[in-house]
Amino acid sequence: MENKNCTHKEHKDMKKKALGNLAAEETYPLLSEFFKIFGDSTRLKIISLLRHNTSLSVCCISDCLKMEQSAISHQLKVLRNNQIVKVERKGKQNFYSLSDLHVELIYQMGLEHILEED
Amino acid sequence: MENKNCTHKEHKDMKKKALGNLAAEETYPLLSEFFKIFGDSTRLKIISLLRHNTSLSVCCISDCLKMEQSAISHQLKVLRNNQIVKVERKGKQNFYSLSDLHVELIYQMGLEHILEED
DNA sequence: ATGTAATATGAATATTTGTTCATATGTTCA
DNA sequence: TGAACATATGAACAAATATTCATATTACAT
Repeated sequence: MENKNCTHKEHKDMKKKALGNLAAEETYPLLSEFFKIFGDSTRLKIISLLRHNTSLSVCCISDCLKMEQSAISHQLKVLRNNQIVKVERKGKQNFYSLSDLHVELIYQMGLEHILEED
Repeated sequence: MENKNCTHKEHKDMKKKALGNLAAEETYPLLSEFFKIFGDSTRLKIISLLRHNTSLSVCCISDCLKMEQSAISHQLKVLRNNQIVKVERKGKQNFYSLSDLHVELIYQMGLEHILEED
């Protein structure tokens, strides 16, 4: 685990600088959990559908994505638990919408990133 | 799969609007793969260490993170394959650095998001 | 050439995660 | 109250993934 070269003066300095770039230990599980939400096609599609102030029922989402209602419900739960979407009940239906502008921005940045690839 | 309520006029309109928000089908696997990279604590820590133009050897990274060299190497491979980091060999050592400013921005946005939570 | 340090990689394993199936819950309307 | 619709949820299963261990590769020094 401990390497010889890491005892060199120059190396020690780099290490110090790098360690300064690190956030608090608890930050990383939280941050990775957050990004994991975007790491699934189905969830990204749901987020995509709900952009621009769109509010949709569960069955409409499953209709648009041609996926089972159950699969959508499970993913909506993940999004709900992470405050990515909010729900409003109207009669028998549950309407979902994005609860945070940040989310739309991050989605957009990711999209730009993969589109501008060489 | 197909729901009764989705045949209503109002519902059809919403569906049409929502479908307009969707990107091309091929986009989502690419986008989710990209975000998946950020969905792991170890990779986030590596990215974190390499911020602000920091260039580090593998052993230095494993040293900083107190993790096995092998685990770090495997994750660096993922980051390399996705053009998140670039390598430069200096003698026996491989120095890694971030290869894309975009990555640092996205990391930063995620960080701000989880920090500004209520 | 040989030994040693630095890194990479393949296989194995444990864990996480997305979807399906079956079923439960909640709402409306007759 | 009961029937039908909309949604949620638990269990089971399959697929993906992170880490470890053992070993291969590469570069340097003696």
